[in-house]
Parts: sequence; C-alpha cells; structure tokens
Amino acid sequence: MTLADRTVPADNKEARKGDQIIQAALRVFAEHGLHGTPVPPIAAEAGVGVGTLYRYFDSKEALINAVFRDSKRRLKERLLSDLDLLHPSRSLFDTLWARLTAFAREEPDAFHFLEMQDHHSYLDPESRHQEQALLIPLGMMVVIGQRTGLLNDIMKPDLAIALFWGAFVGVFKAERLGYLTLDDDDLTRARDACWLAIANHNNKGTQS
Amino acid sequence: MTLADRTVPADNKEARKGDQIIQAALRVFAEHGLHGTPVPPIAAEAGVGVGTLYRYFDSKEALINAVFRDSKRRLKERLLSDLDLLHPSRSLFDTLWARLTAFAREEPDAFHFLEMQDHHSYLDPESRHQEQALLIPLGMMVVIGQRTGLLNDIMKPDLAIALFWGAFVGVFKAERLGYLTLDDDDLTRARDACWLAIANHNNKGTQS
DNA sequence: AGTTACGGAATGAACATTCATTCAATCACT
DNA sequence: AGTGATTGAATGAATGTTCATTCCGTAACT
Repeated sequence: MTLADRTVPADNKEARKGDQIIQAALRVFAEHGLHGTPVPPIAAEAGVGVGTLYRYFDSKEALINAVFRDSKRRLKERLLSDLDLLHPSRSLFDTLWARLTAFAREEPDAFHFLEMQDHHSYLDPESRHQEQALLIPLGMMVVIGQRTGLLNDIMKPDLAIALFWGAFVGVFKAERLGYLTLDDDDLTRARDACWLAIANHNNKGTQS
Repeated sequence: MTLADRTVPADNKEARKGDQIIQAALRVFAEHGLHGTPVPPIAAEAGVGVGTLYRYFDSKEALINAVFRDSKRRLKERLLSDLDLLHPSRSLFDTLWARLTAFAREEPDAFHFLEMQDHHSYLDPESRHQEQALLIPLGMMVVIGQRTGLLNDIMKPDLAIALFWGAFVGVFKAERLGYLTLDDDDLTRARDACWLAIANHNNKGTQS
C-alpha cells in the first residue's frame, strides 16, 4: 500500500462531492435562475444536506462563482483545446462553430447559465479573470484574421466578436424560449450567415 | 363643467402615478434585476409609499408584467410606427436599425429589461401576446423580403430574425458590460455586417 | 362629514446561514 | 484481532434576516 493509495481516494471523494454540488447547482440555477433558487433545493438536488453544502462553499455567492468558473472552464476547454488560433481560416471558423453548437447542445445548462445576466454582480476577480482567458485568445484570432485579409477589418475585433457571439446566443436563446426549432441544416445556414457578416469579401487569398 | 372635466383629471392623476411607479420600477429592475429588487426600494424610487404601490398593482408580479408591457409597447411603437413593412428594402432595414439603436441609446433601461431572461416565467398571457405583436410583423416583413429576392431565403424567417436580433443585442450587451465602447461609426459598421448576413447576394433587383 | 388616497410600521412567510448532534471511519492500545 | 477512544464529515432543526404584502392612522379632497 503506497501513500497515494491512502490519500488519493479521500481527495477524490471530497472533489467528487464538491463537483456533485456544483453540477446540481448548475442544473437548478439554469432552471429557476440565480435569485430564484433557494439553497436547500440545491442541496436536495445534489443529494446532500444543507449543512454539507456549506462545508464545501462559504456562501451562496461562493457557490455561484464556483459554478460560473466551472462552466466557463469547460466552455473554454471544449472550444479552444488543440486549436491553433494563430492561423485563422474558414475551416477554423467552421470548427469553432461546430464546437460551440456541440457545447450548446450537450451542456445546455452551462450554456444558459453563462448567458444569464444576473450573475455579473456576484462575480469575484478570479471569475472575471476566467472570462478574459476565453476572450483574449479569440480577440487575437480576429486581429490576425483581419491582418491576413481573411476577415473584414471594418469592425474592430471586439465588435466583431460581440456581434458573432450575440448572433449565436440569440439563435439558441430563441430555440430555448420556443420561438424556433433548430435542425442541423438550420445551424449550418446560420453559421454561413455569420461568416458572411465577418468575412472579408474582397478576399483574394492571404497576403503578407 | 363637462363630464370630461371631472373625470379626466382624476384619471390622468391615477395614470400619472401608475406610470411613475412603472418607470421607477423599470429603473430599479434594470439595475438590480428582478428577484434582486425588493418592493420598498421601488416605492422609494417612485417617491410613494409601499402601500400606495399596492394600490396600483396587485402584486410584484403584476408590476413586472406592467413594466414589461409598457417597455414592449414603447419598443414596438418606436420601431414600427408609420413604417410600411410590406415593402422591405435596404433603406427600410437601415431605418429599422436606426430606430433600434435610438431605442437602445435613449431607453437603455427598457432595452435591458426586455432582454432579461428571468421575467419569462412571470409573464401573463396578455404580456405574451404583446410579444407576438412585435414579432409577427417582423416575420411577415422577412417573408416578403425573401420572396422579392431582397433577403436570402436559405434561413427560415424566424431563424433570420433570431440571428439578427441576437447580434444587435450582443453588441449593446457587450457595451453595457464594459467589453466595448460604441461610436456611431461602429454601429453603422455593425449594421452593414448584419445586412450581409441576411441579404440576398445574388440580388439583381426585385422580381415578380 | 364623508370618501378616497396615502404612507410606512407591522406581519408572517421564505430565505441564507449556523450549530449542536449523529455517525462512520480511523486510530491506539491490548 | 478485538475493544474503546478520537476525529471530522454529515445533517437538518433552529436562528436571525429579508422579503412581499397588509392594515390602519392620517391627510387630502369634495
């Protein structure tokens, strides 16, 4: 029996319970909103006592931050891992779109939670930093895309990102609220429309 | 003294106080969110007592619906009044964009409030109907635009609207959250980018 | 004088958080 | 190995706070 054999299971168990609570909280927050969900139902959803939840998180606010960071981290990983943002191309755009739709489809609660407006007043500096960790690489990618002539440079990068991100969110929000149903073709067409909005149409290929 | 002389002033006064409360509520809701704002601060902001507020609105929920309907109505009026949606054109699109930006700039609280997610569970049938009163004309306009070859018809109308609306909201949301500052040129460029996303690029002019 | 509008303290429900207690696991000693 | 002591995770009833709503005394108007 090694040292690891004794310590790791205990650590895992703690980590598991913390994660369990975070995931339960995400589910309940996504359904009822942040202010709309009391703490006890979160504990119930996680299958633990209320007191236990407070052993793992100092306050509801701390829990909200933990949920936010976890969701943001998962989005960032799914979106950017193993991707070379420094060489933008149409196919990179398509890949990013595909990963975004996969995230929205497979983790709808996380996607919805991240788009909620009302957690912004709760976020601590660490959570805001996490936010930047996703935006900055995307911003760099757009800058390079504009320099190489792939993307139009009439919009500043932050504006192009906000426009694209808003369009994407708007489409899924419409679906969630029942204004719309989306099949794969719809998403492909929406993707192409977004590309038209940000691509450089004088494009003769890349340039120095 | 006519009948009107007696009744109208009273009606006006009531209407004024009701409106006063609605406008105050809008301001506070926009700043602190729906669940985040207790009723007493709303009354204070309106300069009335809590009891008075409850003379004009049965409950917080009723007040939320009143605020929603009022904001939606103002948006609809500013957006659609005196406009012939049955003959879409690029200049009609530009007009709509200009009116939308004017609304977002001049009534930022109303614009923000309407985009909050968490009021959707509170809305009564009348409020939902108000929602439709804006969406249906826009949908018709897109259908006609597609038929006449002005807009591309690869996206279904609802999808095109969701995409456009999302992009617009995303841009202003980014500004509100401090990711961005928008001058008039930025907005014009964003407008043109949105147009690229939905316009028909094979366009040889209108057709029968 | 009577009626209606107003205000804000009072009320009770719902909430976030705490804490005394239970309980299972580990440890110390034989 | 068997027994008792110790630890700390888990719990949920109890606590104090905040909230939506009510109610009654006062003011304004007719």
